[in-house]
Amino acid sequence: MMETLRALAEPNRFQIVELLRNGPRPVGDMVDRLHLRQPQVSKHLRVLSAAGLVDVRVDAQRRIYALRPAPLQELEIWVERYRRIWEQNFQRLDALLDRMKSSDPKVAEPKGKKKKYSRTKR
Amino acid sequence: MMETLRALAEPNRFQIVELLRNGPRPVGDMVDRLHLRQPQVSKHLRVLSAAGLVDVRVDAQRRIYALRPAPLQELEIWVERYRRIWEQNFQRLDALLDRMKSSDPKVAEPKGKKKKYSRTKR
DNA sequence: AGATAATATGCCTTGACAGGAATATTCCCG
DNA sequence: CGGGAATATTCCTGTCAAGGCATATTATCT
Repeated sequence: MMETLRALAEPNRFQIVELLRNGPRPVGDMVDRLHLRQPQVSKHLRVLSAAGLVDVRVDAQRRIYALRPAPLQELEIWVERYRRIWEQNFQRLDALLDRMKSSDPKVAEPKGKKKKYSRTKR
Repeated sequence: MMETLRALAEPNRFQIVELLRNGPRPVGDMVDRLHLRQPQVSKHLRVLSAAGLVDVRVDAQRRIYALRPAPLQELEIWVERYRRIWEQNFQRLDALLDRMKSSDPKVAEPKGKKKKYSRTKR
């Protein structure tokens, strides 16, 4: 998961992934389309491969790279866990939790509009 | 999008986001839970804020940080565009595209199992 | 006002990483 | 076998970003 994000966070690598969304491609094809030098593309593909994002198939001197769905599936599953954040707005729950995690013995909010601090050590 | 990925790719920032999934929190709370020094947490929050991933609410001396759904929604939309990759396995389509984008005039596969190169310049 | 809590900022150092260029490797073909 | 195509690897260099530490800032309370 972290490795997936690290790999995708690089703009050129991101572009490579976007390219591969349309199907497998040899290295030279990506070089031409992305205006990158061949060694850099190979290096980026190395990183993507290490992250499990792509797969290689040898075809004569060419290497055909293809997307591997697994990491993207994981990413989707991860981001879906955040859906409730925007589906149910939890502003009420927010204030509740705020009071619950406060170490202040006075749990009920006094009439003063400000709360106490919670941290003790620094 | 790129900025979102860059922000999430850092492990500590990722952890902060994970924490904030349970609701807004002040800085000190994250410092305690994540075993990070306060300045680094503030700096990471600065990056997350610049990426639009978090929002600040001032509460006395404390700053309460909360997740902003928008970037994560975008991320979900992006990753969903990859779903067809694993929903319909396009191995057949693959080979077809391979032949289509080949600059080789002979589109039909000869009996030899290997294709020609496509790149001409380097 | 002074003390202190909570957080932000600035400066410095170090490590990781991307790009450039040259070279190595592997494979096909005549 | 020699040549050339396609790709990988190596070495070098510069840049950027994260951590550490000290300090600044802001707000609160007595």
